[in-house]
Amino acid sequence: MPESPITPRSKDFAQWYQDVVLQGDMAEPAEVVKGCMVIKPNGYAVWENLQRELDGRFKATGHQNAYFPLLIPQSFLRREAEHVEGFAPELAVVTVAGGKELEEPYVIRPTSETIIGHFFSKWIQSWRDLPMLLNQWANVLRWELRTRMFLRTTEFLWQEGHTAHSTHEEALEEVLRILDIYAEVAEDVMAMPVVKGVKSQAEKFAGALKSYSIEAMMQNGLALQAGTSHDLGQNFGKAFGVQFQNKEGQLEYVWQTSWGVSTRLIGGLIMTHSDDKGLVLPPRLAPVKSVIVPIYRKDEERGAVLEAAQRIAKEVGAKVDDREGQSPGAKFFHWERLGVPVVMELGPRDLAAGKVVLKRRDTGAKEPVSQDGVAASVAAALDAMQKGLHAAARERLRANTVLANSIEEVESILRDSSAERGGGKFVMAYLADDPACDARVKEFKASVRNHPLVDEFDGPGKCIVTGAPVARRAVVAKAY
RNA sequence: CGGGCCGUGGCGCAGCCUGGCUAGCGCGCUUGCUUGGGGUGCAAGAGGUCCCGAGUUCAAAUCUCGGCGGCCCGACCA
Repeated sequence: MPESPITPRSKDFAQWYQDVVLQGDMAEPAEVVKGCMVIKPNGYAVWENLQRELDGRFKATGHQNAYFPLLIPQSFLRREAEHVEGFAPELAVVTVAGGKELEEPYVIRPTSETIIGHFFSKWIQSWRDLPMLLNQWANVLRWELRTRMFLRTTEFLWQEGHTAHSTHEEALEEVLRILDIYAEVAEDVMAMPVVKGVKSQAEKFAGALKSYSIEAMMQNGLALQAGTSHDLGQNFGKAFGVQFQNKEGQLEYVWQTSWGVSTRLIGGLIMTHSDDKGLVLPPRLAPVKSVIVPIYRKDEERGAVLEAAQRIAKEVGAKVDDREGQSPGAKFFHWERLGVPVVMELGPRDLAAGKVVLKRRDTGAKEPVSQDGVAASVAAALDAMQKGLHAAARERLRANTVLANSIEEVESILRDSSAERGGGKFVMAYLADDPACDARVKEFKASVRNHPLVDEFDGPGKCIVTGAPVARRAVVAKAY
């Protein structure tokens, strides 16, 4: 990949990304298992914070968590024709268990629509059973040809929501409600701007009527699908015989949805904010929000400084880096690499002045603040950083989106990879949802990411559009 | 699965072409002293199936063949 003109990286972006993941102590390749990775405590803590944000929103909208088996009878996948066709190439299949060849192999779930469809058929009889709103936090496995840490690993962690409704309208409401939740978490929590939209027919989930996605732009201008929400129609309802008796006593098939986000979000987070010095974590997701590095020379200084550091740390909820035998400089670099939003310096000079020096990870700006009210200063800095990261990322998205008036102009822009034209850009144009369009941009290794539901430059709004008209705005970009 | 690069203490690498000393270096780690406002310095130390297998040879990290694994670029995909 040629170095993108819109990123200041000195190194190749892929290499840079790898370095940040490793140096930020987020994860490492599993080595012993092809295409898998080990998520280390730093990375997992970010995932836990994301889980908490998402799960709270799911609960608040009436969803309940449940758990379904890892192994799925192979025949289940065959029940939905498009679904099996879409997933067959990347399935891992268990054929031997207990030392014997199995009569019917199991597949390790690549996603759980089929087994959940099976149970929906047992659990749903009446309109009174609907809507059924379930979510599962789980691992899934897809034998991808090419893997990249966090962005595409063979095994990954995710949440998958599965719901059943009595009408298509209600199902579609659910699909868009979830898409809004995803966008809200991406924007407000991750500080990662996204474009909400409907996928083209060529790009939709195998077995869905329509798929909706949030698409983010990484620092090199490549798109990243950060979450999907699917309108499954009655496809799985019919495949698994999920029927209910309506108020009129008629048997009907349910309308289903499914939706998910994965540990891929962490990859997106890194590629959105981090810099050459290492990880940059938005305050709302940072496991450690602030650290105090005490500075002292003599023993009597040491006592006074540490005492003050502990006091301030308690007040602001910071961590004190009181490791002996490490110079302050080494500690600054350490926390910088790990992406801690605010690092405070506290030495004899500050002590004498009643101050403490605050340093923000994103801007690198140092500011001495009074020890009285330091909690408020830190909170303000964290808040400013959260907003600053979001604003910077949103501006990058805006600045690197170009408009085109026709598919021909889209092609012309993609052909020209200069910074002003197609180099690391989102290209917006009115396009028909036609596989021919997908095929044409694919010539340039780009794809129709989605057809936006709201005007990207109006900021995050609620999804209001249902159904795709013949020609509508589309985002075309190269993607991970 | 195609093309390219690679596999040597925890990490990053040199050595391989042209086979031969006790397999080196940097970082990290341990111990002690020192230092401390952006990667202190010194000293001593621990740590190795040179990816695996077969072959050639008196002798293989090095040469040959086969495998496995990783990264980057493609195709596939969250």
